[in-house]
Amino acid sequence: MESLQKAIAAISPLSDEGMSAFSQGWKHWSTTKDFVLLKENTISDYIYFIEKGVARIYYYKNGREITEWIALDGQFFLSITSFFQRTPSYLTIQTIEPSHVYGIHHDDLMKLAGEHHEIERLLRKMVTASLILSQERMDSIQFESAQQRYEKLLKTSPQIVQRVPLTYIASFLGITLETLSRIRSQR
Amino acid sequence: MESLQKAIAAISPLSDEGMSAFSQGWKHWSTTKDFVLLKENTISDYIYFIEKGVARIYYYKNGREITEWIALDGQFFLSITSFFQRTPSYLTIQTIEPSHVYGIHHDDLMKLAGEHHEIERLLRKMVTASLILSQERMDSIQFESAQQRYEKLLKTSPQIVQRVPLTYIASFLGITLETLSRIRSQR
DNA sequence: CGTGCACTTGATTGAAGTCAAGCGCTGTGG
DNA sequence: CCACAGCGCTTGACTTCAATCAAGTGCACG
Repeated sequence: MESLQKAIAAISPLSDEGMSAFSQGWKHWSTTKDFVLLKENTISDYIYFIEKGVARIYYYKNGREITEWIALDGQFFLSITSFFQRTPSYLTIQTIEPSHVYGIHHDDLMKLAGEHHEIERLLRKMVTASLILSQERMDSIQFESAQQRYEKLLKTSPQIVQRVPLTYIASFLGITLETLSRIRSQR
Repeated sequence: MESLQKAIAAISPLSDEGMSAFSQGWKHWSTTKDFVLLKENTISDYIYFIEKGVARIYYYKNGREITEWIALDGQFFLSITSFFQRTPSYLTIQTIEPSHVYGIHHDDLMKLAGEHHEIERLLRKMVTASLILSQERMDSIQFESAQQRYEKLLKTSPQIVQRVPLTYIASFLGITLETLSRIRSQR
């Protein structure tokens, strides 16, 4: 809970009152390896925060599993489209290590955002940060080589490379397992 | 002004009071062809709305011009990173037709968002919509062929194809002019 | 009327995907 | 306790899509 509050405060500081109201909205799960938080084809009701552990978000495209996101200790994650548009998600979310996860329900969050201007602002800042990240990632996919993307990952999130199987990392980088393997071997 | 108000209301309805406060924040420009709204290396102070005309957002990458976005009548556009992070923009924004453009200054918008909860909510919804779009675009760049991307553009924004030079369209689609030309010829 | 811009066409290259086979570890059942 | 099934990863041969480089065409307008 404390790490969650810290992560929130880092995005947009809340008053004591706002923080306490907000904190009460979150549920907690202790998950096993390969525990499914969100099943494909269901509406994603939660924004999650991973206190400790690893989660991955993936979907199927042409019969293949695509890992869209990997979240480690201290990160927020969700199925953006499903959560905000309230449509069934094509994504699955699972923890790939035993993990501690918090989640806030869509309706609770929207209620809080409606009642507290500062929570609305927090939410806006969270979405803005996501948007900036999304733009950077698009740029990376469009203009960087597989090699460069892997090296950037090594630099920015070495933990992912240590804790996550290569298959997942490859599709997270937008390349095949074979290509990743070749990149790793040549040096 | 009316089209701007309509576009705003479509995202998130505002009270009369909120709408009137908000409306006052916007400036108006009548631009010529190739008029520069935002210069590279300056901080982007405005969110723009194009009432009539065409704007394009571009930057240089390895000595080449990359068109990142094309906005037509009735759309909002901005340099996301620069506007929200208050850092110099690597982007240039220009109207490529004589256009009518509205813009709201960052500081005015933030002030309004701080004073009016409903404007904060509107802003959050705008950013959310952008985020969803950004995700869709990333998916398209990663998994669709040049052919498919062009056909999708033809279907979703036939106006762009009619009003914008192919050079810009090509880099907007993430392909070269030559590839686009070949796609168009074979059929 | 010719200079340049917008676009086309051709030849070649290259990065990464696909398909296929193989290796080595681990854990489970006979 | 060994054997082998399967997972996670590597390696090889081949293909493909689109990029690059290089000319060329046609039209617009100054």
